[in-house]
Amino acid sequence: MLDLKFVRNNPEAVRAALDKRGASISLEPFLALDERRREKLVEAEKLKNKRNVVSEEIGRLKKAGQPAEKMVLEMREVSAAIKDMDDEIRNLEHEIQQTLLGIPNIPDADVPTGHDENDNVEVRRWGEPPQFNFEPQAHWDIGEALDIFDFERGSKVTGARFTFYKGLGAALERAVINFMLDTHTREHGCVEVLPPFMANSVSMTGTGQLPKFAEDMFKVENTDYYLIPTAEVPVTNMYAGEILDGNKLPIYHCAYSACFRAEAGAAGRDTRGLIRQHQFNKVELVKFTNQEDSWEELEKLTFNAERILQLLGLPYRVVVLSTGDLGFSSAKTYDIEVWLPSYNSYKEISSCSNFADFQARRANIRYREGKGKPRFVHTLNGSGLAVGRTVAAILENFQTQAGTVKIPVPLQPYLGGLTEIK
RNA sequence: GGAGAGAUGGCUGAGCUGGUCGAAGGCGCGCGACUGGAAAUCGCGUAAACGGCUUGAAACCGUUUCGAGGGUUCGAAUCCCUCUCUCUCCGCCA
Repeated sequence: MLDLKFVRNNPEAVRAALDKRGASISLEPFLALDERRREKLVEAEKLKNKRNVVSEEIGRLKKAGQPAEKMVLEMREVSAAIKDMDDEIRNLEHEIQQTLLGIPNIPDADVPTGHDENDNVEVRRWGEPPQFNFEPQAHWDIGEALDIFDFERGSKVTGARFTFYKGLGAALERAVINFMLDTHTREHGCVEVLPPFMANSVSMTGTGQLPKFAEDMFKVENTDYYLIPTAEVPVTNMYAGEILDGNKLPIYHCAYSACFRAEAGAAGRDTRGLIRQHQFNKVELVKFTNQEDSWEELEKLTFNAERILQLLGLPYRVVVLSTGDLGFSSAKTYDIEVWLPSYNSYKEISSCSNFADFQARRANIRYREGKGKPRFVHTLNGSGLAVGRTVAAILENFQTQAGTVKIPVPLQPYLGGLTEIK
């Protein structure tokens, strides 16, 4: 959420930012509402002041045993008028709030302007895509041949985009999760969190999934709970409403969770394999920083995620998202894309974003330095990494002509020393 | 699921026979005094949001906030209703 005062005082800057994103939201009605609200507020506050002063006087008179009936009658009317005004103000505030919640974050100045993902800009590459002297298989074919995935039974038991991992497939997924968590806790100073896999609507609003993106989530019937689309939601909202000690920043968390996404609008895309599931595993990195350090921390966060791919020996590239591809809440995002032979291209495996104070304002997460006033923290997060896609990348990049898969050395201890799935 | 207790400022904890209560006391924190320095002690000060004024900020003025929402009243931390959460006991359960 943007700062109301900022929007009020810099409507041109906000409009320009929204234009860059290709999000056409008219600010006129919003500004008019804001104007009206402040007028009403001044009016109501004057009346309240009168009520307070006179009520005090009534108390004094009654104590002294003097009549105050006339004042009481007058105040009765004043109170009724206040009530009406408060109702009106409340309605205006609700409208303003709803509008504000629907406005996306302002992209950072060095985010490239563009329409969509085709305008994203590559910033670096690591590793070389493998050269095969045979026809490489897609991970769904490798996995089924090795009997480590069962897509059909997943569909039978639940539906499309649900999968059973089986045998060494399940063990590999578990090994990758543990390897990622251990790397982030031991090498990157993250405190591990295992969060709830459901979160309420307030939390979903805090991180920006609601109110605009309800259709992307699964809601639990007869409750206010949603299945989390990412651990970002519970972990960021951990500190909602709190004032953190500035000395404790930055806070680094990593968290494993299952993630649930309705994938509305993705029908027909990535229908095979592990790439796009309604339920998938992810290790998430979440940071809380002060307002000065968040840009540097975004770079570090991205390196933390890349580190996993480097240790596993998976080739990847990093792109900075253009304004047209940038997520709603983000000020700047790097996508890390891993090489997938079956796609013959790089495929997103991590998305690292600085939200600046956008989420913090929604979730009311602040910090205080010394005796200073509370300020909103900056929040960042990134996948570190999507586990299913990592497993897919391992299968495809490290497959052999015989249909087996070599296990990257750092994962072997997590699989009891296993070097190859055959 | 049944019965009960509770939710107050950064923390703890009074107030809860309605009217100088934004709220005592303590702790913590900040500044100062004392000291060679420190501890202890003493003094002073310590919430936030919104709005007005202002080029901006500060100061100042006003409003709101004692879990959330609603009600009674001229006036609510205090009375009533609903909800949420926490704790205790019982039952059930991985």
